[in-house]
Amino acid sequence: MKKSRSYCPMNQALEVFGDKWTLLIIRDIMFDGKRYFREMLSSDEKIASNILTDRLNKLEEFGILMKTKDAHHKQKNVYSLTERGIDLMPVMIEIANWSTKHREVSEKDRIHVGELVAGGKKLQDKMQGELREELASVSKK
Amino acid sequence: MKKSRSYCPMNQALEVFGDKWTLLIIRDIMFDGKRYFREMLSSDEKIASNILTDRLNKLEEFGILMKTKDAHHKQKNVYSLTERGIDLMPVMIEIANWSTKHREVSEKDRIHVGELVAGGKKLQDKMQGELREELASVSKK
DNA sequence: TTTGACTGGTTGCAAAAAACAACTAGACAA
DNA sequence: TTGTCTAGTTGTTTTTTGCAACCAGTCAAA
Repeated sequence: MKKSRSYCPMNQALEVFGDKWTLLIIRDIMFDGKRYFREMLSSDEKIASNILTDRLNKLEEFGILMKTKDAHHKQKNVYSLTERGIDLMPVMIEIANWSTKHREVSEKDRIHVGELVAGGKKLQDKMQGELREELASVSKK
Repeated sequence: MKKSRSYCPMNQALEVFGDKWTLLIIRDIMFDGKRYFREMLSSDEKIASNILTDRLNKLEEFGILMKTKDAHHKQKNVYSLTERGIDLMPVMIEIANWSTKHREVSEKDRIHVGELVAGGKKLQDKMQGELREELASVSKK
């Protein structure tokens, strides 16, 4: 593993997701229910397949997601968030909330984020719970 | 201004701070009291001066910080967070909190983040209030 | 009034990362 | 066995980053 620039928490986080794509991939899995390579490839931002491959591998190395084989289609991989990834939800929501206040976002997303924030800790716990259940079900192969 | 890849809140945020340096600069101003170019240049992560120049300019364009002349030293610029930048504090704290749980961080920073999280909304409001006061004092030139 | 350190940068070049398009081998369903 | 879908790979171009040297204006002290 490469040596860190510093052991400041902010820098440690940026070494994981300090780029233009990583958090979009996590968003796809966390909020948009995407689980397969091709699904993520076809998001609005049009990530290139080599970049997607690279980031999925790095996220797996960092322990943020795990890759398992699909039960029904041998070639298909299922990407699931680990506990470490699920724990990024508060970060994701705060970022989204800031953007709806200070950046230009689509009306659909503004509403979506509004509901998420309005739902508070209770809704967040529920969503994290669902992701944890999913994680448990892929973990026990 | 360049056209956005998408109007998803996450993407809109990443177009502002989706890189390895921007949030470190904001950290320096928000939590470490740095206000001058040379101070930021000498942070632990050793940012290059051309990158720092570039990011400070972009952050000013995005309305996240403002540049004013120092009252006592004509050549010195004072960089202050605007409301939009101060509003990033919850994002910064959530990221730092995640890092202390899941990444290797220095003991000093672990304690610092612990206090910040323990202080809750009350402490955060106080810190944001102080930054707002500072903003007001540089705004009325 | 000259010296030397400090100010916010700029410039030029090399290296790394990202973007883009074309391509591939294995799996599956009809 | 044909065509489509799967997760990628490969090669090339473009963009971004990293690094070191440099610069002119400012200021304080001698």
